[in-house]
Amino acid sequence: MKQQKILVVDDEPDILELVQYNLEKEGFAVRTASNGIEAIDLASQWSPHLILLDVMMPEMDGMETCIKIRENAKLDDAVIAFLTARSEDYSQIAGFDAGADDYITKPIKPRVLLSRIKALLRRGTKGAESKPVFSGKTLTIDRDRYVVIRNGEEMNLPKKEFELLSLLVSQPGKVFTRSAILSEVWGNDVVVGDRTIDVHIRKLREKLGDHYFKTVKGVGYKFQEE
Amino acid sequence: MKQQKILVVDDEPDILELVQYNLEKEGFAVRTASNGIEAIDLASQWSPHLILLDVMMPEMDGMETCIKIRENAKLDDAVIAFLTARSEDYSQIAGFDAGADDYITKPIKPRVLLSRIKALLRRGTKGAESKPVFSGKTLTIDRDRYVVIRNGEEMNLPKKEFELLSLLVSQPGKVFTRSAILSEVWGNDVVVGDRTIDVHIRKLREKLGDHYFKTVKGVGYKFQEE
DNA sequence: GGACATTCTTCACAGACTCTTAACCGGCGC
DNA sequence: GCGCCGGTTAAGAGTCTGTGAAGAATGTCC
Repeated sequence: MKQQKILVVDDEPDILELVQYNLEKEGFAVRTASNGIEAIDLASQWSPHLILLDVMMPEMDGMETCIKIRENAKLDDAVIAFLTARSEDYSQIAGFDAGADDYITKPIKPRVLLSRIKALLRRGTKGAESKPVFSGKTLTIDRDRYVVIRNGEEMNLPKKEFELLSLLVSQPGKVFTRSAILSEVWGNDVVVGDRTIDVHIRKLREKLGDHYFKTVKGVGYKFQEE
Repeated sequence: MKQQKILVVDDEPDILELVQYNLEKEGFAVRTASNGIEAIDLASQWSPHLILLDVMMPEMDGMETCIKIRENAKLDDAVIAFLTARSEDYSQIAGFDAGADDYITKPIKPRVLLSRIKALLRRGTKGAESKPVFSGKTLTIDRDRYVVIRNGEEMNLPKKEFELLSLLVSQPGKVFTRSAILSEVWGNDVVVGDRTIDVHIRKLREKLGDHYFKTVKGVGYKFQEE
């Protein structure tokens, strides 16, 4: 499965380190920012699944940052959770108003943090379940059931092949560069050799038919029906 | 933004009303039909963006209706989603086969319905809308799909030729100096001989027609239509 | 826990295509 | 005629992808 990306924003390095350590140990991809401006920047580039946002920060506080992030349509799917010092009740309300999905109180207990985060991400992906299916004339991808249907016939593909196919089919005709494919299917932090993509493409060609996949030399691959 | 049109087809008035109410509340234009024949009629006149189709209907069932709708070229862009009672798995497969883009299980939960519908419509327009495209009277460059379309006919070009053409077409009539071309297409660090550009221009002239490219001696090249 | 099956990645090499080069040609203005 | 400039051509260099096989990683079943 693709690694979940979490952006942690706080002005105290100690907290960043603590949180980062605990999350990475659990297999999340973690990046950090120490103020709101950095956060917005990084968020819009990196598209994290979840953003942990300290409320109290210099420069631009969490609330404001949150609103700015919510204005970015690209980050619509991101889950935002506030980190607040205990008992600042008012901020919770304002936080939800600003578009946050949860608040987590300091001091941070790793166990609690993790379970909250996992719950949030589960909820987040459930909401995004809204795109279970890509469909073309002869090929249909059912992400819910994780099967590919070609001419009414179901077939199962290994994970990587499925994800790769899924990506290409999501925008038929569009050329995906190798680096785009890598970051979407493998994630930004995984490093794999150049030929790896080719090999998976070959498998797909073998199983589904050569004609679906067009190579654009020096650029990437695209899916085309017929 | 232009209002999105949704056609809802079901034989139960209750459902029609429920769905219509919820969709209109969100700003969609909604029409309803209570059987397949009405649906096809209305669809071909009204050209909705999305069609919600109950699978189980008297007269003509959803599957059949879907196929008929898909036969209508005018409705090619319409997104079709089935409404199915839970657990009719087989119908999902048949549904995709018939040309459906998604299925939504009953009982209908307004929140879920809305998010699914929005996702579907986003997808529907995304495919058509994303146009990093330069276009002239007879020539169109589609950077996304990495193809050149001349008089409706698609053609593939090698990378350098494509990039060069792309640059010239981006500002028709403007003369690009050789050094400008080099730095845009080749990048500043690459050093290539003088004749290289000529050769690529020549290839383009060969493939697309001499008249598109005008040489301005001592200065550079420009693209001109006819 | 071990044996087996599947999936994923790497590697080396071949082949195809693309890009660049260099040599030569022709037009034009002086 | 001479120099400057771009056009043309073909050949060689270079780049990129396809492929088969093998090894690593992961998962599955007793």
